[in-house]
Amino acid sequence: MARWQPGARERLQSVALRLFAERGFEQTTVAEIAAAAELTERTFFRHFADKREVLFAGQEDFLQLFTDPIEAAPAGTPAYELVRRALEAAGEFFPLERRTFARTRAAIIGGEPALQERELGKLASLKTRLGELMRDRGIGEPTATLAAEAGVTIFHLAFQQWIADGEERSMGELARERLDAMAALVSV
Amino acid sequence: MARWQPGARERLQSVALRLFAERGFEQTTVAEIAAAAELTERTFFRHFADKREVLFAGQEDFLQLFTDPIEAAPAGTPAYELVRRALEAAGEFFPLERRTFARTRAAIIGGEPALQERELGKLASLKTRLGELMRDRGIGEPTATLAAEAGVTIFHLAFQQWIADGEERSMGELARERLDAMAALVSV
DNA sequence: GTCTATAGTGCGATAGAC
DNA sequence: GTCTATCGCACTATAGAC
Repeated sequence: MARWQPGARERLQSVALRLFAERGFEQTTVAEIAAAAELTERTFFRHFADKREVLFAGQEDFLQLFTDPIEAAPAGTPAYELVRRALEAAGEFFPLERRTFARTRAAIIGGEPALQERELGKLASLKTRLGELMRDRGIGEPTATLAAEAGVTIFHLAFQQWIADGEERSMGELARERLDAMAALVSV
Repeated sequence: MARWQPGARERLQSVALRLFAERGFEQTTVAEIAAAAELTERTFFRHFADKREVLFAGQEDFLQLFTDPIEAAPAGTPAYELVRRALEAAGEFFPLERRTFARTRAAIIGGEPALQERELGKLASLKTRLGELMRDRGIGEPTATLAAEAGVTIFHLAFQQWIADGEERSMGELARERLDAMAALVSV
């Protein structure tokens, strides 16, 4: 018999989400999360660099969502078209079933400035990675960085609307709407 | 004779900047900053909500830099033109003399993920405020939010280039370059 | 102004899997 | 034997409560 149960990381994450939703992020201690997952505080910090990270870890596939369609595009594809393709692909990764979970998680994050900061930090690394990818494809500066910033921003705004109260449209539809609004904004 | 020296807040800020530059942010304790400013730890936290905030407090005039030109614009001015005017005004607030200070501060922030997160948070509140201002002027969604996001992003990218090693162009010039790049990006 | 809870770190011990 | 996941304990600094 194993000395410890497998899936410690996932257990910590789901327990943390539940406790944060019930009592709030600040009102939940790491010790409580660890105890509820039948682990110790020390083990929590082995898996997550800090308390906030338990809500954000494990989103590596999320990154690929953007990079895959960009890498698959033919050489010479203009920056804006790369952004459009990445958003199109990202839109398909947010089916309606995920919306309830996403709303729970967003409610926790939205109520805590420290968690909002972390979310912005994650989006910033995504922007950095996409900018590098653009430059690797021969797109110059400042266009590469700007395209990456614009793409992630449009995704984020679409996502926030997607989880807004009463919103029923799909992620893809909302992303397209914001992409069009961006084009309209600068074409005065 | 005064029981305490005036300018406690400013003293804490300049002492903190110096110590952070010398030893690094994490390697400097709040107790050390307070002692060097001849104050107590408690006084530090009376002025700043947390350790990071000492590097960011006192930027209220920075907000007005963007809002003033937008409020001064005639009714019916399109969103993109409002952004252009705000950037134009912001450009004038960064004279060459500030560049050395800005570089020191940026070096501290750039070496510490926690400080980068706080900076992104500050920029996010600026985006929120500008979005409200746009909506107050009758600009609808998602254009208002998008314009605010684009404007602050362009400002931030221009600022980062302004403090880059060897860069000698003015803030206004760099902002215009990025604004043009944004227009070029979507006009495919 | 003082006290204390909690986050987060460093290092070592332990117990299995291989 | 090596490697890895967990635990135990001592410790510091932040930040908030009193």
